[in-house]
Amino acid sequence: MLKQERQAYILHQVNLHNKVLAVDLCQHINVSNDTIRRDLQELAEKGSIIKVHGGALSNSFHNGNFQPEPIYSHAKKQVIARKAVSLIKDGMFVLTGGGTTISEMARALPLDLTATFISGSLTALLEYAKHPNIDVIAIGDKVSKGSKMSIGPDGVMKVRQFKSDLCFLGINAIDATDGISDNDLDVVQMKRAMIESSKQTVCLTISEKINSRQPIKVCDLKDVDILITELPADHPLLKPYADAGIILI
Amino acid sequence: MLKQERQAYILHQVNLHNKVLAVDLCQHINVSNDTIRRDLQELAEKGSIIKVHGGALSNSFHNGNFQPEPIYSHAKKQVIARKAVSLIKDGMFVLTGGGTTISEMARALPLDLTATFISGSLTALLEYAKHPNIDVIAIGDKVSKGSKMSIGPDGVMKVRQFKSDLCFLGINAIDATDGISDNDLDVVQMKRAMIESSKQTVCLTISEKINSRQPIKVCDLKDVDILITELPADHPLLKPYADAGIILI
DNA sequence: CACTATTTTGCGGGTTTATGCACAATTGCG
DNA sequence: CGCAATTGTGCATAAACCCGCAAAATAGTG
Repeated sequence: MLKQERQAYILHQVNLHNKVLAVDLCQHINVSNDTIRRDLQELAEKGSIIKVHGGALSNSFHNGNFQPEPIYSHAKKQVIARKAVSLIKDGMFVLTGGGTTISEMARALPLDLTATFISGSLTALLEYAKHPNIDVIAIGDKVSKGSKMSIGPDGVMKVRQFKSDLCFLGINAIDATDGISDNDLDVVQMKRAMIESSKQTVCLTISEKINSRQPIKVCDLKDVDILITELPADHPLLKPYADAGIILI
Repeated sequence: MLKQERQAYILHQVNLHNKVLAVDLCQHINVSNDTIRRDLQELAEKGSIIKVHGGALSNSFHNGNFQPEPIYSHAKKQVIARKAVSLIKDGMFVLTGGGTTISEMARALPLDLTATFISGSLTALLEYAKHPNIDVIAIGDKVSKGSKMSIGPDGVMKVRQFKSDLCFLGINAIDATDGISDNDLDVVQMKRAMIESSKQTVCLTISEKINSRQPIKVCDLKDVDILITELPADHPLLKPYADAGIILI
Protein backbone atom coordinates (compact mmCIF):
# COMPACT_ATOMS: atom_id res chain seq x y z
CA MET A 1 0.00 0.00 0.00
CA LEU A 2 1.27 3.41 -0.95
CA LYS A 3 1.92 6.01 1.68
CA GLN A 4 -0.35 8.63 0.12
CA GLU A 5 -3.11 6.11 -0.22
CA ARG A 6 -2.82 5.27 3.42
CA GLN A 7 -2.82 8.88 4.49
CA ALA A 8 -5.85 9.61 2.34
CA TYR A 9 -7.61 6.75 4.04
CA ILE A 10 -6.67 8.02 7.47
CA LEU A 11 -7.92 11.47 6.55
CA HIS A 12 -11.13 9.94 5.35
CA GLN A 13 -11.60 8.02 8.57
CA VAL A 14 -10.88 11.05 10.70
CA ASN A 15 -13.33 13.23 8.85
CA LEU A 16 -15.91 10.50 8.93
CA HIS A 17 -15.79 9.67 12.61
CA ASN A 18 -14.34 12.90 13.95
CA LYS A 19 -11.64 10.95 15.71
CA VAL A 20 -9.42 8.00 15.20
CA LEU A 21 -7.24 5.79 17.41
CA ALA A 22 -3.75 4.94 16.29
CA VAL A 23 -4.13 1.33 17.41
CA ASP A 24 -7.34 0.91 15.44
CA LEU A 25 -5.68 2.24 12.36
CA CYS A 26 -2.60 0.09 12.46
CA GLN A 27 -4.78 -2.95 12.96
CA HIS A 28 -7.07 -1.92 10.15
CA ILE A 29 -4.43 -0.99 7.63
CA ASN A 30 -2.07 -3.68 8.81
CA VAL A 31 1.09 -1.67 9.22
CA SER A 32 3.25 -1.02 12.22
CA ASN A 33 2.40 1.41 14.94
CA ASP A 34 5.33 3.61 13.98
CA THR A 35 4.17 4.07 10.44
CA ILE A 36 0.74 5.19 11.59
CA ARG A 37 2.31 7.55 14.06
CA ARG A 38 4.49 9.07 11.38
CA ASP A 39 1.47 9.41 9.09
CA LEU A 40 -0.53 11.18 11.76
CA GLN A 41 2.40 13.43 12.37
CA GLU A 42 2.73 14.40 8.73
CA LEU A 43 -0.98 15.00 8.34
CA ALA A 44 -0.94 17.10 11.48
CA GLU A 45 1.98 19.15 10.16
CA LYS A 46 0.01 19.83 6.99
CA GLY A 47 -2.87 20.87 9.19
CA SER A 48 -5.19 18.19 7.86
CA ILE A 49 -5.87 16.73 11.28
CA ILE A 50 -5.17 17.48 14.91
CA LYS A 51 -2.95 14.97 16.60
CA VAL A 52 -3.61 14.00 20.18
CA HIS A 53 -2.23 11.39 22.51
CA GLY A 54 -3.28 8.00 21.15
CA GLY A 55 -4.73 9.13 17.86
CA ALA A 56 -6.07 12.18 16.05
CA LEU A 57 -9.10 14.43 15.78
CA SER A 58 -10.80 16.04 12.82
CA ASN A 59 -10.01 19.71 12.41
CA SER A 60 -13.18 20.39 10.40
CA PHE A 61 -14.67 22.12 13.42
CA HIS A 62 -12.06 24.81 13.21
CA ASN A 63 -12.04 25.05 9.43
CA GLY A 64 -15.62 26.15 9.36
CA ASN A 65 -17.98 24.01 7.34
CA PHE A 66 -18.86 20.86 9.10
CA GLN A 67 -22.10 19.16 9.78
CA PRO A 68 -22.07 15.91 11.69
CA GLU A 69 -23.95 13.40 9.63
CA PRO A 70 -26.83 12.57 11.90
CA ILE A 71 -27.13 8.84 11.38
CA TYR A 72 -29.66 7.49 13.77
CA SER A 73 -28.04 5.31 16.44
CA HIS A 74 -24.70 5.78 14.79
CA ALA A 75 -22.62 4.26 17.56
CA LYS A 76 -24.74 1.11 17.65
CA LYS A 77 -24.47 0.73 13.92
CA GLN A 78 -20.71 0.98 14.11
CA VAL A 79 -20.67 -1.88 16.58
CA ILE A 80 -22.84 -3.92 14.23
CA ALA A 81 -20.63 -3.01 11.29
CA ARG A 82 -17.50 -4.20 13.08
CA LYS A 83 -19.10 -7.52 13.86
CA ALA A 84 -20.33 -7.90 10.30
CA VAL A 85 -17.00 -7.32 8.59
CA SER A 86 -15.42 -10.07 10.69
CA LEU A 87 -17.45 -12.56 8.66
CA ILE A 88 -16.02 -11.49 5.33
CA LYS A 89 -12.93 -13.30 4.08
CA ASP A 90 -10.69 -12.68 1.11
CA GLY A 91 -12.11 -13.79 -2.20
CA MET A 92 -15.75 -13.92 -1.12
CA PHE A 93 -18.70 -12.76 -3.18
CA VAL A 94 -20.98 -10.66 -1.04
CA LEU A 95 -24.50 -9.47 -1.84
CA THR A 96 -25.77 -6.56 0.21
CA GLY A 97 -28.86 -4.44 0.46
CA GLY A 98 -28.84 -0.80 1.44
CA GLY A 99 -29.43 1.44 4.40
CA THR A 100 -27.26 3.25 6.87
CA THR A 101 -26.14 0.09 8.65
CA ILE A 102 -24.86 -1.41 5.41
CA SER A 103 -23.07 1.84 4.56
CA GLU A 104 -21.45 1.75 7.96
CA MET A 105 -20.30 -1.78 7.26
CA ALA A 106 -18.83 -0.64 3.95
CA ARG A 107 -16.78 1.98 5.74
CA ALA A 108 -15.52 -0.54 8.26
CA LEU A 109 -14.08 -2.96 5.71
CA PRO A 110 -10.36 -3.57 6.30
CA LEU A 111 -8.27 -1.93 3.63
CA ASP A 112 -6.46 -5.08 2.61
CA LEU A 113 -9.63 -7.07 2.05
CA THR A 114 -10.04 -8.40 -1.48
CA ALA A 115 -13.58 -9.47 -2.23
CA THR A 116 -16.46 -8.74 -4.60
CA PHE A 117 -19.47 -6.76 -3.43
CA ILE A 118 -22.75 -6.72 -5.30
CA SER A 119 -25.54 -4.32 -4.47
CA GLY A 120 -28.35 -2.27 -5.88
CA SER A 121 -28.12 0.48 -3.29
CA LEU A 122 -26.57 3.63 -4.72
CA THR A 123 -25.25 4.82 -1.37
CA ALA A 124 -23.74 1.46 -0.50
CA LEU A 125 -22.17 1.18 -3.94
CA LEU A 126 -20.53 4.56 -3.54
CA GLU A 127 -19.00 3.47 -0.27
CA TYR A 128 -17.75 0.23 -1.77
CA ALA A 129 -16.27 2.14 -4.69
CA LYS A 130 -14.07 4.08 -2.30
CA HIS A 131 -12.38 0.92 -1.10
CA PRO A 132 -9.07 0.31 -2.87
CA ASN A 133 -9.12 -3.46 -3.20
CA ILE A 134 -12.64 -4.74 -3.55
CA ASP A 135 -14.50 -5.26 -6.79
CA VAL A 136 -17.90 -3.62 -6.99
CA ILE A 137 -20.82 -4.70 -9.11
CA ALA A 138 -23.90 -2.52 -9.44
CA ILE A 139 -27.34 -3.98 -9.93
CA GLY A 140 -29.31 -1.79 -12.31
CA ASP A 141 -33.03 -1.15 -12.67
CA LYS A 142 -35.57 1.52 -11.89
CA VAL A 143 -34.34 3.49 -8.88
CA SER A 144 -36.65 3.76 -5.91
CA LYS A 145 -36.68 7.31 -4.60
CA GLY A 146 -37.17 6.35 -1.00
CA SER A 147 -34.56 3.67 -0.61
CA LYS A 148 -32.16 4.89 -3.34
CA MET A 149 -31.98 1.32 -4.61
CA SER A 150 -32.44 -0.31 -7.97
CA ILE A 151 -35.59 -2.38 -7.74
CA GLY A 152 -37.63 -4.27 -10.26
CA PRO A 153 -37.77 -7.50 -12.24
CA ASP A 154 -34.61 -6.72 -14.14
CA GLY A 155 -32.58 -6.22 -10.98
CA VAL A 156 -34.04 -9.33 -9.40
CA MET A 157 -33.04 -11.31 -12.46
CA LYS A 158 -29.54 -9.92 -12.26
CA VAL A 159 -29.22 -10.87 -8.60
CA ARG A 160 -30.26 -14.41 -9.40
CA GLN A 161 -27.31 -14.70 -11.77
CA PHE A 162 -24.96 -14.62 -8.83
CA LYS A 163 -24.38 -17.30 -6.26
CA SER A 164 -22.74 -15.41 -3.46
CA ASP A 165 -21.12 -16.59 -0.26
CA LEU A 166 -22.78 -14.09 2.01
CA CYS A 167 -25.78 -11.81 1.91
CA PHE A 168 -26.01 -8.87 4.28
CA LEU A 169 -29.39 -7.27 4.80
CA GLY A 170 -30.28 -4.37 7.02
CA ILE A 171 -33.72 -5.27 8.24
CA ASN A 172 -36.63 -3.19 9.49
CA ALA A 173 -38.46 -5.71 11.61
CA ILE A 174 -37.83 -9.16 13.00
CA ASP A 175 -40.14 -11.24 15.13
CA ALA A 176 -39.73 -14.72 16.61
CA THR A 177 -42.91 -16.08 15.06
CA ASP A 178 -43.37 -13.93 11.94
CA GLY A 179 -39.78 -13.76 10.82
CA ILE A 180 -38.43 -10.81 8.84
CA SER A 181 -40.83 -8.21 7.48
CA ASP A 182 -40.69 -4.87 5.71
CA ASN A 183 -42.91 -2.18 4.23
CA ASP A 184 -41.90 -1.78 0.59
CA LEU A 185 -42.97 -4.52 -1.80
CA ASP A 186 -40.28 -3.87 -4.38
CA VAL A 187 -37.54 -3.83 -1.79
CA VAL A 188 -38.90 -7.03 -0.31
CA GLN A 189 -38.77 -8.79 -3.65
CA MET A 190 -35.17 -7.72 -4.05
CA LYS A 191 -34.29 -8.97 -0.59
CA ARG A 192 -35.93 -12.32 -1.27
CA ALA A 193 -33.91 -12.72 -4.43
CA MET A 194 -30.73 -11.90 -2.54
CA ILE A 195 -31.47 -14.43 0.18
CA GLU A 196 -32.12 -17.12 -2.41
CA SER A 197 -28.89 -16.37 -4.24
CA SER A 198 -26.65 -16.65 -1.20
CA LYS A 199 -25.21 -19.55 0.70
CA GLN A 200 -25.60 -17.68 3.98
CA THR A 201 -27.90 -14.86 4.97
CA VAL A 202 -26.83 -12.32 7.59
CA CYS A 203 -29.34 -9.88 9.03
CA LEU A 204 -28.20 -6.65 10.64
CA THR A 205 -30.39 -4.57 12.89
CA ILE A 206 -30.28 -2.38 15.95
CA SER A 207 -31.94 -4.00 18.93
CA GLU A 208 -34.94 -1.72 19.00
CA LYS A 209 -36.27 -3.37 15.87
CA ILE A 210 -36.14 -6.77 17.54
CA ASN A 211 -39.64 -8.15 18.12
CA SER A 212 -41.39 -5.81 15.75
CA ARG A 213 -43.47 -6.39 12.65
CA GLN A 214 -44.10 -4.72 9.30
CA PRO A 215 -46.85 -5.34 6.73
CA ILE A 216 -44.93 -7.39 4.18
CA LYS A 217 -43.14 -10.60 4.99
CA VAL A 218 -39.64 -11.07 3.65
CA CYS A 219 -38.76 -14.53 4.88
CA ASP A 220 -38.99 -16.96 7.78
CA LEU A 221 -36.49 -17.13 10.59
CA LYS A 222 -35.26 -20.43 9.23
CA ASP A 223 -34.00 -18.61 6.15
CA VAL A 224 -31.72 -16.47 8.31
CA ASP A 225 -28.34 -17.94 9.23
CA ILE A 226 -26.80 -15.15 11.28
CA LEU A 227 -28.26 -12.20 13.18
CA ILE A 228 -26.10 -9.27 14.21
CA THR A 229 -27.18 -6.61 16.67
CA GLU A 230 -25.26 -4.22 18.87
CA LEU A 231 -26.08 -6.42 21.87
CA PRO A 232 -23.86 -9.26 23.14
CA ALA A 233 -24.85 -12.63 21.73
CA ASP A 234 -26.12 -13.91 25.06
CA HIS A 235 -28.50 -11.04 25.72
CA PRO A 236 -31.93 -12.36 26.89
CA LEU A 237 -33.77 -10.34 24.23
CA LEU A 238 -32.10 -12.49 21.60
CA LYS A 239 -32.77 -15.87 23.18
CA PRO A 240 -35.85 -16.73 21.04
CA TYR A 241 -33.75 -16.30 17.92
CA ALA A 242 -30.94 -18.48 19.22
CA ASP A 243 -33.56 -21.10 19.97
CA ALA A 244 -34.76 -20.83 16.37
CA GLY A 245 -31.29 -21.94 15.25
CA ILE A 246 -29.89 -18.58 14.28
CA ILE A 247 -26.25 -17.81 15.02
CA LEU A 248 -26.00 -14.63 17.06
CA ILE A 249 -23.01 -12.34 16.89
CA MET B 1 5.67 -2.36 -27.24
CA LEU B 2 5.60 1.29 -28.18
CA LYS B 3 6.08 3.98 -25.65
CA GLN B 4 2.78 5.62 -26.48
CA GLU B 5 0.99 2.34 -26.24
CA ARG B 6 2.61 1.64 -22.91
CA GLN B 7 1.65 4.99 -21.48
CA ALA B 8 -1.94 4.60 -22.64
CA TYR B 9 -2.01 1.27 -20.89
CA ILE B 10 -0.59 2.76 -17.72
CA LEU B 11 -3.16 5.54 -17.81
CA HIS B 12 -5.89 3.01 -18.24
CA GLN B 13 -4.65 0.97 -15.30
CA VAL B 14 -4.41 4.02 -13.10
CA ASN B 15 -7.90 5.18 -13.92
CA LEU B 16 -9.24 1.71 -13.47
CA HIS B 17 -7.69 0.94 -10.10
CA ASN B 18 -7.07 4.44 -8.80
CA LYS B 19 -3.46 3.55 -8.17
CA VAL B 20 -0.65 1.62 -9.67
CA LEU B 21 2.65 0.28 -8.37
CA ALA B 22 5.76 0.78 -10.45
CA VAL B 23 6.91 -2.77 -9.73
CA ASP B 24 3.63 -4.26 -10.84
CA LEU B 25 3.78 -2.38 -14.09
CA CYS B 26 7.33 -3.23 -15.04
CA GLN B 27 6.63 -6.87 -14.33
CA HIS B 28 3.43 -6.81 -16.30
CA ILE B 29 4.72 -4.91 -19.31
CA ASN B 30 8.13 -6.53 -19.05
CA VAL B 31 10.29 -3.45 -19.25
CA SER B 32 12.81 -2.11 -16.82
CA ASN B 33 11.98 -0.27 -13.69
CA ASP B 34 13.50 2.92 -15.03
CA THR B 35 11.36 2.97 -18.13
CA ILE B 36 8.22 2.72 -16.07
CA ARG B 37 9.44 5.44 -13.79
CA ARG B 38 10.17 7.68 -16.72
CA ASP B 39 6.71 6.99 -18.10
CA LEU B 40 5.08 7.85 -14.82
CA GLN B 41 7.13 10.99 -14.67
CA GLU B 42 6.02 12.10 -18.13
CA LEU B 43 2.39 11.35 -17.43
CA ALA B 44 2.66 13.24 -14.19
CA GLU B 45 4.15 16.25 -15.93
CA LYS B 46 1.20 16.28 -18.30
CA GLY B 47 -1.06 16.16 -15.28
CA SER B 48 -2.66 12.87 -16.25
CA ILE B 49 -1.69 11.15 -13.03
CA ILE B 50 -0.13 11.96 -9.69
CA LYS B 51 3.21 10.35 -9.11
CA VAL B 52 4.16 9.18 -5.66
CA HIS B 53 6.97 7.16 -4.16
CA GLY B 54 6.49 3.63 -5.44
CA GLY B 55 3.93 4.26 -8.13
CA ALA B 56 1.19 6.68 -9.06
CA LEU B 57 -2.33 7.66 -8.14
CA SER B 58 -5.27 8.69 -10.27
CA ASN B 59 -5.96 12.37 -9.96
CA SER B 60 -9.67 11.70 -9.68
CA PHE B 61 -8.79 9.63 -6.64
CA HIS B 62 -7.21 12.64 -5.11
CA ASN B 63 -9.80 15.12 -6.24
CA GLY B 64 -13.07 13.35 -5.79
CA ASN B 65 -12.72 10.57 -3.35
CA PHE B 66 -11.58 11.42 0.08
CA GLN B 67 -11.43 15.14 0.45
CA PRO B 68 -14.63 16.68 -0.81
CA GLU B 69 -12.81 19.55 -2.44
CA PRO B 70 -14.90 22.25 -3.99
CA ILE B 71 -15.83 21.37 -7.55
CA TYR B 72 -13.34 22.67 -10.04
CA SER B 73 -14.70 25.62 -12.00
CA HIS B 74 -17.99 25.29 -10.22
CA ALA B 75 -19.45 28.56 -11.45
CA LYS B 76 -18.75 27.71 -15.07
CA LYS B 77 -20.34 24.32 -14.66
CA GLN B 78 -23.46 25.90 -13.24
CA VAL B 79 -23.74 28.04 -16.33
CA ILE B 80 -23.38 24.96 -18.49
CA ALA B 81 -25.94 23.10 -16.40
CA ARG B 82 -28.50 25.85 -16.84
CA LYS B 83 -28.06 25.79 -20.58
CA ALA B 84 -28.31 22.02 -20.65
CA VAL B 85 -31.57 21.71 -18.73
CA SER B 86 -33.25 24.08 -21.17
CA LEU B 87 -33.06 21.29 -23.75
CA ILE B 88 -35.02 18.82 -21.67
CA LYS B 89 -38.78 18.69 -22.14
CA ASP B 90 -41.47 16.81 -20.25
CA GLY B 91 -41.74 13.16 -21.16
CA MET B 92 -38.29 12.81 -22.64
CA PHE B 93 -35.96 9.87 -22.14
CA VAL B 94 -32.51 11.13 -21.29
CA LEU B 95 -29.26 9.16 -21.18
CA THR B 96 -26.40 10.74 -19.25
CA GLY B 97 -22.85 9.94 -18.33
CA GLY B 98 -21.18 11.03 -15.13
CA GLY B 99 -18.86 13.67 -13.79
CA THR B 100 -19.28 16.88 -11.89
CA THR B 101 -20.83 18.76 -14.78
CA ILE B 102 -23.57 16.16 -15.16
CA SER B 103 -24.20 16.20 -11.40
CA GLU B 104 -24.54 19.95 -11.60
CA MET B 105 -27.08 19.55 -14.35
CA ALA B 106 -29.01 17.08 -12.22
CA ARG B 107 -29.22 19.65 -9.46
CA ALA B 108 -30.41 22.29 -11.90
CA LEU B 109 -33.41 20.32 -13.17
CA PRO B 110 -36.69 22.21 -12.65
CA LEU B 111 -38.75 20.64 -9.93
CA ASP B 112 -41.84 20.20 -12.09
CA LEU B 113 -40.01 18.38 -14.87
CA THR B 114 -41.33 14.90 -15.58
CA ALA B 115 -38.89 12.84 -17.57
CA THR B 116 -36.92 9.61 -17.41
CA PHE B 117 -33.18 9.71 -16.75
CA ILE B 118 -30.92 6.75 -17.42
CA SER B 119 -27.32 6.63 -16.25
CA GLY B 120 -24.55 4.40 -14.99
CA SER B 121 -22.93 7.04 -12.83
CA LEU B 122 -23.57 6.47 -9.14
CA THR B 123 -23.19 10.12 -8.22
CA ALA B 124 -25.46 11.31 -11.02
CA LEU B 125 -28.06 8.68 -10.13
CA LEU B 126 -28.10 9.84 -6.54
CA GLU B 127 -28.77 13.39 -7.66
CA TYR B 128 -31.56 12.28 -9.97
CA ALA B 129 -33.10 10.23 -7.18
CA LYS B 130 -33.50 13.37 -5.10
CA HIS B 131 -35.77 14.89 -7.73
CA PRO B 132 -39.48 14.47 -6.93
CA ASN B 133 -40.91 13.92 -10.40
CA ILE B 134 -38.42 12.24 -12.65
CA ASP B 135 -38.05 8.51 -13.12
CA VAL B 136 -34.55 7.16 -12.65
CA ILE B 137 -33.09 4.06 -14.21
CA ALA B 138 -29.71 2.73 -13.12
CA ILE B 139 -27.40 0.93 -15.50
CA GLY B 140 -25.66 -1.87 -13.64
CA ASP B 141 -22.29 -3.54 -14.20
CA LYS B 142 -18.85 -3.59 -12.68
CA VAL B 143 -18.21 -0.24 -11.03
CA SER B 144 -15.10 1.67 -12.07
CA LYS B 145 -13.34 3.08 -9.04
CA GLY B 146 -12.11 6.21 -10.75
CA SER B 147 -15.26 7.35 -12.47
CA LYS B 148 -17.78 5.78 -10.08
CA MET B 149 -19.66 4.45 -13.07
CA SER B 150 -20.95 1.07 -14.12
CA ILE B 151 -18.89 0.02 -17.06
CA GLY B 152 -18.65 -3.20 -19.03
CA PRO B 153 -20.37 -5.24 -21.70
CA ASP B 154 -23.45 -5.79 -19.58
CA GLY B 155 -23.97 -2.09 -19.06
CA VAL B 156 -23.34 -1.35 -22.72
CA MET B 157 -25.95 -3.93 -23.66
CA LYS B 158 -28.42 -2.37 -21.30
CA VAL B 159 -27.85 1.07 -22.75
CA ARG B 160 -28.50 -0.25 -26.24
CA GLN B 161 -31.95 -1.38 -25.14
CA PHE B 162 -33.02 2.22 -24.83
CA LYS B 163 -33.65 4.67 -27.63
CA SER B 164 -33.49 7.97 -25.84
CA ASP B 165 -34.27 11.46 -27.02
CA LEU B 166 -31.17 13.08 -25.64
CA CYS B 167 -27.75 12.01 -24.47
CA PHE B 168 -25.69 14.28 -22.22
CA LEU B 169 -22.00 13.59 -21.92
CA GLY B 170 -19.43 15.46 -19.90
CA ILE B 171 -16.32 15.27 -22.04
CA ASN B 172 -12.64 15.46 -21.24
CA ALA B 173 -11.22 16.60 -24.54
CA ILE B 174 -12.55 17.91 -27.82
CA ASP B 175 -10.59 18.89 -30.89
CA ALA B 176 -11.72 20.21 -34.25
CA THR B 177 -9.94 17.52 -36.24
CA ASP B 178 -9.77 14.60 -33.81
CA GLY B 179 -13.24 14.90 -32.31
CA ILE B 180 -14.02 13.77 -28.77
CA SER B 181 -11.42 11.77 -26.85
CA ASP B 182 -10.94 10.40 -23.35
CA ASN B 183 -8.49 8.37 -21.32
CA ASP B 184 -10.42 5.38 -19.98
CA LEU B 185 -11.25 2.67 -22.46
CA ASP B 186 -14.23 1.29 -20.58
CA VAL B 187 -15.78 4.69 -20.08
CA VAL B 188 -15.26 5.40 -23.75
CA GLN B 189 -17.12 2.26 -24.75
CA MET B 190 -20.00 3.27 -22.53
CA LYS B 191 -20.09 6.74 -24.04
CA ARG B 192 -20.10 5.31 -27.56
CA ALA B 193 -23.05 3.10 -26.71
CA MET B 194 -24.91 6.08 -25.29
CA ILE B 195 -24.29 8.16 -28.38
CA GLU B 196 -25.55 5.37 -30.62
CA SER B 197 -28.67 4.92 -28.53
CA SER B 198 -29.74 8.54 -28.65
CA LYS B 199 -31.46 10.65 -31.25
CA GLN B 200 -29.35 13.64 -30.25
CA THR B 201 -25.99 13.88 -28.54
CA VAL B 202 -25.13 16.83 -26.33
CA CYS B 203 -21.57 17.37 -25.12
CA LEU B 204 -20.87 19.46 -22.05
CA THR B 205 -17.46 20.87 -21.24
CA ILE B 206 -15.77 23.84 -19.73
CA SER B 207 -13.94 25.90 -22.32
CA GLU B 208 -10.46 24.99 -21.14
CA LYS B 209 -10.94 21.49 -22.51
CA ILE B 210 -11.71 22.87 -25.95
CA ASN B 211 -8.95 22.03 -28.43
CA SER B 212 -7.33 19.33 -26.32
CA ARG B 213 -6.75 15.67 -26.92
CA GLN B 214 -6.69 12.43 -24.91
CA PRO B 215 -5.34 9.01 -25.92
CA ILE B 216 -8.61 7.27 -26.74
CA LYS B 217 -11.07 8.48 -29.33
CA VAL B 218 -14.75 8.53 -28.43
CA CYS B 219 -16.36 9.79 -31.62
CA ASP B 220 -16.09 12.24 -34.50
CA LEU B 221 -17.43 15.75 -34.41
CA LYS B 222 -20.15 14.75 -36.84
CA ASP B 223 -21.61 12.47 -34.15
CA VAL B 224 -22.14 15.45 -31.87
CA ASP B 225 -25.30 17.48 -32.34
CA ILE B 226 -24.96 20.10 -29.65
CA LEU B 227 -21.99 21.47 -27.72
CA ILE B 228 -22.46 23.40 -24.51
CA THR B 229 -19.74 25.43 -22.81
CA GLU B 230 -19.84 28.34 -20.43
CA LEU B 231 -18.93 30.67 -23.29
CA PRO B 232 -21.45 32.50 -25.48
CA ALA B 233 -22.28 30.65 -28.67
CA ASP B 234 -20.53 33.15 -30.90
CA HIS B 235 -17.20 33.03 -29.07
CA PRO B 236 -14.32 32.75 -31.58
CA LEU B 237 -12.85 29.73 -29.78
CA LEU B 238 -15.95 27.79 -30.77
CA LYS B 239 -16.04 28.80 -34.42
CA PRO B 240 -14.38 25.61 -35.78
CA TYR B 241 -17.10 23.56 -34.14
CA ALA B 242 -19.90 25.69 -35.54
CA ASP B 243 -18.30 25.25 -38.95
CA ALA B 244 -18.37 21.51 -38.41
CA GLY B 245 -22.14 21.71 -38.14
CA ILE B 246 -22.50 21.53 -34.38
CA ILE B 247 -25.15 23.62 -32.67
CA LEU B 248 -23.55 25.77 -29.99
CA ILE B 249 -25.38 26.86 -26.89
C1' DC C 1 21.19 1.68 -48.91
C1' DA C 2 24.50 3.65 -45.87
C1' DC C 3 25.10 7.04 -42.55
C1' DT C 4 23.82 10.17 -39.08
C1' DA C 5 20.80 12.27 -35.65
C1' DT C 6 17.47 11.46 -32.27
C1' DT C 7 14.91 8.85 -29.14
C1' DT C 8 14.35 5.22 -26.19
C1' DT C 9 15.89 1.85 -23.12
C1' DG C 10 18.65 -0.61 -19.71
C1' DC C 11 22.38 -0.59 -16.30
C1' DG C 12 25.57 0.67 -12.54
C1' DG C 13 26.68 3.73 -8.99
C1' DG C 14 25.34 6.73 -4.96
C1' DT C 15 21.40 8.99 -2.64
C1' DT C 16 16.92 9.30 -0.56
C1' DT C 17 12.69 7.42 1.33
C1' DA C 18 9.83 4.28 3.79
C1' DT C 19 9.23 1.15 7.25
C1' DG C 20 10.00 -1.62 11.23
C1' DC C 21 12.49 -2.52 15.61
C1' DA C 22 14.66 -1.45 20.05
C1' DC C 23 14.84 1.36 23.98
C1' DA C 24 14.34 5.21 26.79
C1' DA C 25 11.42 9.15 27.97
C1' DT C 26 6.85 10.79 28.59
C1' DT C 27 2.00 10.81 29.29
C1' DG C 28 -2.26 10.01 31.43
C1' DC C 29 -5.41 7.20 33.87
C1' DG C 30 -6.91 4.55 37.84
C1' DC D 1 1.99 7.03 42.84
C1' DG D 2 2.41 3.14 39.76
C1' DC D 3 1.84 1.22 35.50
C1' DA D 4 0.63 0.55 30.95
C1' DA D 5 0.19 2.79 26.83
C1' DT D 6 2.10 6.26 23.83
C1' DT D 7 5.79 8.81 22.04
C1' DG D 8 10.51 10.26 20.45
C1' DT D 9 14.94 8.89 18.84
C1' DG D 10 18.31 6.38 16.64
C1' DC D 11 19.37 2.82 13.68
C1' DA D 12 19.06 -0.95 10.10
C1' DT D 13 17.45 -2.44 5.82
C1' DA D 14 15.20 -2.86 1.73
C1' DA D 15 13.12 -0.58 -1.72
C1' DA D 16 12.70 3.31 -4.74
C1' DC D 17 14.87 7.28 -6.77
C1' DC D 18 18.18 10.22 -9.49
C1' DC D 19 21.99 10.71 -12.70
C1' DG D 20 24.97 9.83 -16.26
C1' DC D 21 26.21 6.83 -19.88
C1' DA D 22 26.19 3.56 -23.49
C1' DA D 23 23.73 0.17 -26.27
C1' DA D 24 19.76 -0.39 -29.05
C1' DA D 25 16.04 1.07 -31.62
C1' DT D 26 13.92 4.55 -34.64
C1' DA D 27 13.75 8.21 -37.85
C1' DG D 28 15.46 11.04 -41.25
C1' DT D 29 18.45 12.10 -45.32
C1' DG D 30 21.32 12.27 -49.28
